[in-house]
Amino acid sequence: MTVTLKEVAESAGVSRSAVSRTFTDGASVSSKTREKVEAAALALGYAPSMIASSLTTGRTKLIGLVANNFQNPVFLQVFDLFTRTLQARGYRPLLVNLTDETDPSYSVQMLKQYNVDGVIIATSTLPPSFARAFHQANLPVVHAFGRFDPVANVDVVGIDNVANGKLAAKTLLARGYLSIAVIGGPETATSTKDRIKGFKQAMAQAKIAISDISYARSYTHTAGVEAMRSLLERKKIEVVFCGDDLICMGAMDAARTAGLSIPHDIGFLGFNDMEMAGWQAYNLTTIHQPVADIIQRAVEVAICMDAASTTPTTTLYPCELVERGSLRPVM
Amino acid sequence: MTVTLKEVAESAGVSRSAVSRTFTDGASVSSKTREKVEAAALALGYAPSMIASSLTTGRTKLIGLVANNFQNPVFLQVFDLFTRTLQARGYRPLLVNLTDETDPSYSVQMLKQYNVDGVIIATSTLPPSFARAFHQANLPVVHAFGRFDPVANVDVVGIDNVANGKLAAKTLLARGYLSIAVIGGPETATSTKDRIKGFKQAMAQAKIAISDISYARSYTHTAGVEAMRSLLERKKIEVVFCGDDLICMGAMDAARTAGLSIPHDIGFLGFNDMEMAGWQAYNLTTIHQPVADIIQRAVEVAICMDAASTTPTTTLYPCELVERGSLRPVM
DNA sequence: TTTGTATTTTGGAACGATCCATTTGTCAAC
DNA sequence: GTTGACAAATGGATCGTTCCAAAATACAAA
Repeated sequence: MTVTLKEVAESAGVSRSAVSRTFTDGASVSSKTREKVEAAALALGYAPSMIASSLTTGRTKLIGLVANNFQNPVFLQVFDLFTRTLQARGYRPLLVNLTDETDPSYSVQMLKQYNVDGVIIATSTLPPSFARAFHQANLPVVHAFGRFDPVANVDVVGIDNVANGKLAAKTLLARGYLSIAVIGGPETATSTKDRIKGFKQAMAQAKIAISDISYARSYTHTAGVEAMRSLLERKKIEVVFCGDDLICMGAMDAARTAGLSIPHDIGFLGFNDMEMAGWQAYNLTTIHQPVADIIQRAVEVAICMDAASTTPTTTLYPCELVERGSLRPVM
Repeated sequence: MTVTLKEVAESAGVSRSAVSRTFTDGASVSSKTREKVEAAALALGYAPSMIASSLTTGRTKLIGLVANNFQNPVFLQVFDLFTRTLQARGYRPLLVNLTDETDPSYSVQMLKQYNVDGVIIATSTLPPSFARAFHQANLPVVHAFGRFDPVANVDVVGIDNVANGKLAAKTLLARGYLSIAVIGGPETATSTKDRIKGFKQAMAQAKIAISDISYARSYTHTAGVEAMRSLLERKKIEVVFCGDDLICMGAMDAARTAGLSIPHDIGFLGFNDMEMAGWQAYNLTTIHQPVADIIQRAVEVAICMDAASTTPTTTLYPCELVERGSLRPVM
């Protein structure tokens, strides 16, 4: 059924090794045998088996891509970029959906069974300890969109969430807002904690109290609607900083349903700068997260981590404000 | 570094085969040896190598998941469901992003090299001939969201796009719309062709001319905006049927920017019923595509296709109208 | 005890590649 | 024609499993 190297060798009248070498670049083969082999391979429709080769080489060119957020459209872009970047370098992603049902430790074992060359964890909602589990199983691991943790001993690529929380606060203060609310992402996410931490710090420095802090149940539009409805019942607010664009859009829709106009009656500041933030229906001013840079770097780190890596690196990319129409102008 | 079956066997004082059998369910092992083996495996931290095992069994429990649309948020849900469904059955998806740069035939060869147990093509924008290439390479293939083709000889799971084009037309006619425009998805997609074909048929039967037919460049919001702007310059229209929700949202935003209110000045009918269609900002009446059913079935077919399958099956699921607020009421 | 049947166990031979120590081939210089 | 140096080709061993034919064991019936 499937054509093997041995058959090609026989057909070309050379040894198995000769065939093997023609297909591994950098190996030395005379042009005469190379021609013979290539002709035979083409005729038989031969393609070297990655499975068999990885048994001896120890490399599979597979990268485990672990994610747990398949609701937030940002992640579609994330998957797009990850697959493209990996493919461009000759690697393929083995996608793992970390649902609530599946035991996280199971995914470690599973990826080990497939002998993946590395693991990329793409989520901001998992603690550093999760990445550590892969590290302990001797799997090279990068935590993209993660939080630096001195204990976890794991490579991290992402953004400085504390600094960006500050940026959010400064943005609102510069526009003269005084009654300011925050709707964070899920409370357990490290990114939420850090962003709010930075936000609080900058507000404290400006000596302005935060009117209200609440958290969305999940990174979804619905959760944003719910959080905003509840907020509107509690307080009258001038502006809301949301921990994520998607949540922010839900909040905006809830505000409009309540008859408020944006940015006249109430302002909104998002986070991430997903594509939809630019749509006319929202036209959301938000903080841009350099997703492409993060992914580029995460793949690079994941691929280049050969043996037991030395000291793990943490790469943080700067974010910047993308000004659209959901905030009043700077005073 | 990695613990092998041989080491477990030695440690447990049994043969290699005994260990192998303990880890393959359905194999007969005495409870005494099973205990010994399991204890030794646990102590050594052994996990059977999928790579090595697949070399002899010929099965990898890998399924190639090929997609080419990483812009449309519908596909995030698609990936979510595919990964969940596959994982629940003990399979893992090897994700392939079919970009314009990559040669399609290359992906066939690549998936063959990894010896995947099957391939699922998840896209409506590729011709049946693409699926055929996998079939010819002896890879079991299912085309999800595809079009039935007697020549391609490939399993298809999806919807009847012609019938749903008719449903769209009837929906608009029932509401008394007379000047009706269509903005299709990319013109080359089989789904676009079929939907428009059905739409035309139903309109012809009702003896009402279609005012305008145009096509969006891609399945994106931007393409919808562009198509709608161009349409507004050309004609005055009562209602627009869009070949996809995302395109429709772009069209709606363009209409609103032009000062039109929905559904008072202009109506919109979408296709797919993606989550965003239910958001307040759009509140889009649309035709629901049973994505979950399609995926469930596609996985089932992909997994159960053992040898050279008999006659390929085509499974089509019915769609239904989801009434929201972007059309005037039925007359 | 012997025989028969059913259940376990066993080690050697795959599976399809690469690695490596040897052998073979090529070509220039003496 | 011999030698040396280097490039290329060779086949056996190996990677970590499963498969398979044969051997061993268990246990009930004669």
